[in-house]
Amino acid sequence: MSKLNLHHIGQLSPEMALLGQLYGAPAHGYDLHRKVVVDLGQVWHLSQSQAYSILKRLAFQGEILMEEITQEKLPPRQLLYITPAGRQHFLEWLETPSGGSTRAIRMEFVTRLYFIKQYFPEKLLPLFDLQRTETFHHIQRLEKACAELPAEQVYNRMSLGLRVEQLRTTLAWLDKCLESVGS
Amino acid sequence: MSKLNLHHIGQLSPEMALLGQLYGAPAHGYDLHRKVVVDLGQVWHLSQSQAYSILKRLAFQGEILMEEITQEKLPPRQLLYITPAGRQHFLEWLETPSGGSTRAIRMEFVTRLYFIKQYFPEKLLPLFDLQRTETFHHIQRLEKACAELPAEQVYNRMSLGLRVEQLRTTLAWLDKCLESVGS
DNA sequence: TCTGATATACTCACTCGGTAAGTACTACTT
DNA sequence: AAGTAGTACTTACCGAGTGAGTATATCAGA
Repeated sequence: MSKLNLHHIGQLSPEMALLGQLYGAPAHGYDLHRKVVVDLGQVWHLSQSQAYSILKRLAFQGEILMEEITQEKLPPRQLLYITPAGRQHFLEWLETPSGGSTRAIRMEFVTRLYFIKQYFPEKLLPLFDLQRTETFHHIQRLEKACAELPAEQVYNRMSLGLRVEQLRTTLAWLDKCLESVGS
Repeated sequence: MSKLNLHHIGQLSPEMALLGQLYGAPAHGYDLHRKVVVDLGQVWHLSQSQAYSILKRLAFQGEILMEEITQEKLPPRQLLYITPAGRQHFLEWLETPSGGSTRAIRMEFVTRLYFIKQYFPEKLLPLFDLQRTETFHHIQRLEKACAELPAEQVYNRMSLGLRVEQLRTTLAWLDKCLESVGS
């Protein structure tokens, strides 16, 4: 049985969308959430409490630092900084291929694109190249799986068939993106 | 903000894939899981324990009945029957449109198709018609959302753009499916 | 005949993401 | 003076999914 199970989808998380914002400048959890909602709201659907819980995890993993700013009579606010470990993690993630599934591309790839355009515009072309070959290979893998399917498995074949078509569409879409983001 | 959040994806559950098998004949949990893995393994990735937990929920909701067959010296086995309530729920679900997202189509729609072909082959055409109009409307909704997006939201536009393309691909795929399943 | 792999059938403990709702204070408005 | 919107963060809870465990049957090969 393939390792691609429903749970894997959940691993697509807006974690890096938050961490990446801190790569630019320190901020409050509140601001990070706002920024992600505005800039990438159609990419990640991120509730406020979810954002805070992710940030807490990042802090626990040592990727961000929470500086507690106590104010008299006001509840303490937290200013968040990215740590060197966080920086490294973010940069590594930026270089990581976004995997084959359409969802991953719509979410992870677009997010990478968003940050690379901001921080490392010279790396735009390599990013697209990588994604193109990745996607292409994934198409081939799925086609192989489809070919190996016993003839009677009509519905499994349909499902795989759709995924292949989707990926082809994605390839074409990638080219359009490159244009619209300007090489 | 749209109600389509990550959690919603989880609501796509192989529940009906299991219940629908019982519509045909009573069986053991074990058999149901086997059948789903073989026939729809590329559609749902269903672990055994997950299957049992879904079945337990269905029993709790009164949609299936568990008849405990105690055997001397052997651990009790459970034969599962669908109840009238379960029958009704399944039939209602069969008529429900599969929603707009590509995932939903690949999973829910294909599953409906699988059962309708088995139990009500005369309803194949209406099923496809419904899905086509559903998908079409969803495309229009997304295009509207895209048009209303402020000009500067490049990445949100990309994301929506891809979803639209995917849905167009899906429309074409639907026609191919109808052919391959035989009208 | 003993052994060990494989299939059948089911259970349990745990993790983790996600949500809804609440808290508490500020700042603008009417 | 009161209402409402914005800022910033916390908490309790739910349910899906995983992985590992239990117990028995069966059958092939040494």
